[in-house]
Amino acid sequence: MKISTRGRYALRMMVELAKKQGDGYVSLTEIAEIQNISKKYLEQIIPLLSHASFLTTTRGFRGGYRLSKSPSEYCVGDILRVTEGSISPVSCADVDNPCECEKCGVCKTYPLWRKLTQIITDYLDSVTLDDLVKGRIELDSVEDVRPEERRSEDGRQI
Amino acid sequence: MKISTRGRYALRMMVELAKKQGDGYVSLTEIAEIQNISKKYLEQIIPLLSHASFLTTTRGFRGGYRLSKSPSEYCVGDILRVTEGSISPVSCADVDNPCECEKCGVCKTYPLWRKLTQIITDYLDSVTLDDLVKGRIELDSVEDVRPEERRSEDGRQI
DNA sequence: AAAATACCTACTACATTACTAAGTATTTCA
DNA sequence: TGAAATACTTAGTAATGTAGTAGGTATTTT
Repeated sequence: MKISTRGRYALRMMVELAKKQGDGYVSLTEIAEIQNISKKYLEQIIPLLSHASFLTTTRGFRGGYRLSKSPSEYCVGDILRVTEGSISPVSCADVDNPCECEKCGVCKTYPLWRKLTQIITDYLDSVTLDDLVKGRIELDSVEDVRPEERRSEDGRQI
Repeated sequence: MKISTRGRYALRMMVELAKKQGDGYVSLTEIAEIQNISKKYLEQIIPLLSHASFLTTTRGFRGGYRLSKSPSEYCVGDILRVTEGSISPVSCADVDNPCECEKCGVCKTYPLWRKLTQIITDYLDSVTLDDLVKGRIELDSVEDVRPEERRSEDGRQI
């Protein structure tokens, strides 16, 4: 259950462009160097973002890319949907491609996958590029405590 | 970003065993038939659950598997960790394997992945096998509304 | 005209996935 | 006691996906 480099690199490119918002066009060479990613590989990924109208481009000398909108108008979910194809960790629970399995009605795990998809989607759609650039992601401080440890505190061993 | 059949089939086996909890040992043949999954493939997956001490087994005629504990004592997160290896959608954000990338401190996307991992982990660790069998997963009714539509309601187009 | 850029298509090595095949070890039951 | 049914183990394999690389064309500025 991993997000591929396609989606992760795309997001890093978008963040880079968000940082340089207002500085005119930024070339792929520049993005690749700053982010330390193969330019050739980024050349394959960036059309996914351009074709989704996320970027405005100019070709030729001094050409490059810039965001079509302001960073606060892009949510992470949209960027990942365009590059990863789907955000749902289980295809039958994808909102866009309704379940083709005829056993959804009796499947005991289907509601779990559906709910999980919902939670992931809600979160990724709530975060914008601007949030990332401004560092507005608040982490819980006790995130490292796993349920086993929490449970053993009240004496019950699993 | 997909959970593989390994994790999904493992969960379905565990659900099946939870349903039949108290009926003695259940054979793989039976599980494979009910769940309509290749028995040969399940033979590969089930040792992951046995070796984690999730199951008690007996060999030979009339042998099979049963849960070692009561269904309410297994959380989905544990089952997926054992079969999928890690729950985090981005390896650098895995709680168990701390980030080996030296740029975590300046990476603008790291907090996002960390928070996403946290949200997924918290949810999957909060659901037990018993919840699944009893159908205790409550879905939001408006889950199909995507942010684009929500936004366009107040007149702003993206 | 040269250089720098975006844009496009094809190829490739590697890893993973989702199995299948072919056995061995153990236990029950007729 | 032997046959059948089971768990358990190891190896193989076809298809797919991942993460790139290679080599070009089209466009624009200096």
